[in-house]
Amino acid sequence: MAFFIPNFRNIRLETSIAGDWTIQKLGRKGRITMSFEHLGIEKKWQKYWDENKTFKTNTFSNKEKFYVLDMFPYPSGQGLHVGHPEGYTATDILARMKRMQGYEVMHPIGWDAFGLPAEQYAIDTGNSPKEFTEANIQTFKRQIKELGFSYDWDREVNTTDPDYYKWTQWIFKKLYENDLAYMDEVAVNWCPALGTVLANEEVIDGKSERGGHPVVRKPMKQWMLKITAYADRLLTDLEDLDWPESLKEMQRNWIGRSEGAEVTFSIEGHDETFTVFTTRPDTLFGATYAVMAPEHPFIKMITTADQKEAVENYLHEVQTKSDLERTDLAKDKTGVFTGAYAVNPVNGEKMPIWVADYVLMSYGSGAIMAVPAHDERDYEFAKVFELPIKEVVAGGNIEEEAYTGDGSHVNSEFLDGLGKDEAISKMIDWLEKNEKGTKKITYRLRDWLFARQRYWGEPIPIIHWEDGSMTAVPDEELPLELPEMTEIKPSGTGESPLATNEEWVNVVDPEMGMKGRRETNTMPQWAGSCWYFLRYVDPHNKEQLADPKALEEWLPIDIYIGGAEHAVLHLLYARFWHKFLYDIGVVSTKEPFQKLFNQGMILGEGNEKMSKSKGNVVNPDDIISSHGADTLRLYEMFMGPLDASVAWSTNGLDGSRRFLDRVWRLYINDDNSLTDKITDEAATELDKVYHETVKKVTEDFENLHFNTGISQMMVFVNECYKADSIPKNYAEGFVKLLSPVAPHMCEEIWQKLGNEKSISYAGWPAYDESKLVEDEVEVVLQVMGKVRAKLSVPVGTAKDDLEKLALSEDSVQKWLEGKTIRKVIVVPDKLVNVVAN
RNA sequence: GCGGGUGUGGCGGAAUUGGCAGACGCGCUAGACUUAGGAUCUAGUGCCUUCGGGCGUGGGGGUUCAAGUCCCUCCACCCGCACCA
Repeated sequence: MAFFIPNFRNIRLETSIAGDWTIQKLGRKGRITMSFEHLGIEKKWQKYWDENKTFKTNTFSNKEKFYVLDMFPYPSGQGLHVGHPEGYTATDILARMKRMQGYEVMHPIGWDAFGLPAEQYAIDTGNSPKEFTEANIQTFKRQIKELGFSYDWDREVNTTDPDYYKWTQWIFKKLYENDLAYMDEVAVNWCPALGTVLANEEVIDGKSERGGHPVVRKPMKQWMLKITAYADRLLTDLEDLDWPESLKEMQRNWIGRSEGAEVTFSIEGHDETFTVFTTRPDTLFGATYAVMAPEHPFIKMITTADQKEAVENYLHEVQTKSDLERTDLAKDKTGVFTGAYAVNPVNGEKMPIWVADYVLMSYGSGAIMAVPAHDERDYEFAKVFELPIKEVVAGGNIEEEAYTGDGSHVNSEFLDGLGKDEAISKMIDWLEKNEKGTKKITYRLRDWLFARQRYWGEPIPIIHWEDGSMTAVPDEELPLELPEMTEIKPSGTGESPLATNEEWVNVVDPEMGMKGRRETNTMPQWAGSCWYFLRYVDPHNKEQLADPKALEEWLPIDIYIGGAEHAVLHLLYARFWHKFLYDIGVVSTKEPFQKLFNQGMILGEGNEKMSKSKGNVVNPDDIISSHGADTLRLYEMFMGPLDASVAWSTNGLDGSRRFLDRVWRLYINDDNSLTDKITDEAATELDKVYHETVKKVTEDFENLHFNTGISQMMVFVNECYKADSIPKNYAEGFVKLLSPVAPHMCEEIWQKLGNEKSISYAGWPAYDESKLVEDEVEVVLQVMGKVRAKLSVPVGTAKDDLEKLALSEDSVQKWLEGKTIRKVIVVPDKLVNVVAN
């Protein structure tokens, strides 16, 4: 055979025609040795697992349950990138190990398939988003299967399947019935180019996240979910979760609980009062002015005639600024006096009311009492506009800067002399007694805007009647299916394309004959991903979302692995829905994800994020054909700790392949027979390293320390090469340990070792603690903390004996010449340190 | 600015309770086998060195018989939030 095969480097390849052709046809520039022919082996076992449904989960078995979950993938048109297999391999290793340890493992996958890209594609090309999505799913599915993940494919779910979104709609109805879904007129991010409203998180730097189109503010009637009703529980229940601390902190900040007081101020010459929220009610005597947000409804009413022009100019100026500009350019404080005065409830002093955009309408009540002496923002503002600064807490220098620390109160009548905490509670008592205010907890978290003006999403099951009332679609009419539409274009009015589908949108009540119109908004993409992990447990249930008995068996999820990009939104929304479902008795746990882990990112070779524009994207398909899925899995786990972001390295990938080749050659000869190194003898030279390896790999995998577990397996293989023979039970034990990482190759070796059944349910190896200790141990001899000699002694040598042995050692004596021994520290089985001078 | 995190060879990274820094892999050097090698095998590989040894975990200081690990301080980088009253 005379092909030119790039990087061809094993003469024996030429004799294997089948191998040549595969490699030749794929044209990969991989480094293939004939010893381990991955293409054939991987296909063979993927077919075997599929045909035998090897990884089918028995919902109600007697085994202990283990639920391993991957984050719900969005099947994009680009297919898988090398970042996907990192998290998926980690969960797959756990799933495979747990199965071998005798657990009943739930390890499912599915598709979060609604979303803007499919709709954009449909608009751009006139094709159906459904077909496009279906094709993308097929690509993802093929790629995932080629990586050898042990999913139970009978549990595959798809958010765009009416049998699935029937229950998404059902949950929405329940939220609606429990007053947690409501309609409100809110200023939303209207993107004219996309013809849709975007959530805050979809707007980046004033442009749409997808497409980078400009975004403007526009008031619109929207569906909202009252997540704020759960703010406190979402916060406190974080405590018991085994999640990364940084992530919990992000959620805490997002929820942003702050404790303080609401204080009511009257306005001079008006009957109306306004309230402010403050975390420092103790500084009320130091409040010298008040500020309202530009959107505050009272501004028009209270502005005096001579300030009218100035205020209107200011409001206009602010309106034309985007949110970004308002916050970003906020280095310099701006604002205008309204001409009106508030009355400080505690001392009756007049406080000018200003308008300024450093106060946000969306937080608290949209108005503040300004205490410039003890708040940095107020201080800065007061300096700019020369407003009075009155010290009420001693300890700082208010000539220089605001003092926000603790201290003794001054100029504060009944608070004088008190510290911060005492003063706060005393002031709250006073406010409550005099009906001027009350204790109050405020959250930064806002209600969830739960509507998108799009076609490709779950229809919201609500009908608006001509009499102005609205009702939910009856349960027996669910799912309310998304109608097939030949043309999907934004209506242009801000409504979704569904508004143009007369047949679908118009309804008549069969009994009363009243006319109505269906809700044309659809749900945001987050909806389907809020509960998918529940459906996996009972995916074909026609009567309910899932059998409560099955949910009880499997929840909470034992381990959930995915990227940190979902740290806040997805995880908070899913927790919210889960708590709601708990309240209405659907699920029996308060939290869905007991343990969560964020995998790091895989960067391009230049240590930059992989992106098409940089041309540094690595395609898993290429690696699977050149090096094999097992190599890719092994490499991604060996690169570094799972949570680190590490750059891709082709050399490192080659190294992983080399290790698998070394393992293969340890067991299998070129003629495919077993090597004669594997014997039935009970050799002892590998005892210690074998048992160490079993122990370390088991513990490391359990703790997601795959890189160190793999390195221990490399140590074992190196020792095996040095040994004369390998006892068969060690040889088998090692293949089992490696099988979660490199399942195809290990199945093949397992079979060649004479086993008929799949390795997937072979018992996980156990280790013998007694084999880990040796009779002799090396003790380090130090003089003044520096290692000068080493000594081999029997384990458990007494302290005194060890000290004598150490001091009689020549190499130690040499360092003690002319010195007096002050102290000898002996740590048995570890070291002796002689202190001398 | 605030909150969280990370700094260890040429590179990715290992190091129980403070107890031999650099496991394992990559890369590199030399050798062996070879028509050939980006295969395989063997040996070596933190830095400096007058070959005695000295110095080394971002910088400086401290605690200790002993510090990558504990404390103080400074610096750099990454992530999140960004006027949240």
